[in-house]
Amino acid sequence: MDCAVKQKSKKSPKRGRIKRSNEASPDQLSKMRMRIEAAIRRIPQGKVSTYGAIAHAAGFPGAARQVAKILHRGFGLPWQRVLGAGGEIKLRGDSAIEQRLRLEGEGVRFRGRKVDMKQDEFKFSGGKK
DNA sequence: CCTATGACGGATG
DNA sequence: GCATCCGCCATAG
Repeated sequence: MDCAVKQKSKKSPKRGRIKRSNEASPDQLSKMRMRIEAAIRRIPQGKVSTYGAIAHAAGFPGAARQVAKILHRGFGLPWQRVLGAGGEIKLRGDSAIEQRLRLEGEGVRFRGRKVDMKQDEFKFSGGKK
């Protein structure tokens, strides 16, 4: 989904969201990052989760993109346990293979090119606080 | 303030 | 299953 590229042909450039200069202090922004990171770290070994699930569990429904960004940037996070919707890997060639091998090493079962979510999808207890 | 972009998700054909 | 499009949100320029 090269959404970005396709979105170029977006017919409605209207964004019902103005006023972005009123951003809060830096500590407030890092709040989201820490929340998401905490959720990711909650994932036990041998289990996986999706961007949307993590974002929702962190308290940011629809912020799946931010989860991905943080995952790519933040080190020390079990990025390999984070998959896309349906348990599909949304990574590039090398990383995708690396992630798959790593997950398999943790005991995650793969079904074709996707993960067996029915068995290895981790459910956040309580999700939000 | 606007435009472009990204390890996304979901709907539609 | 693949191709397109729309929606959502944050960051960078």
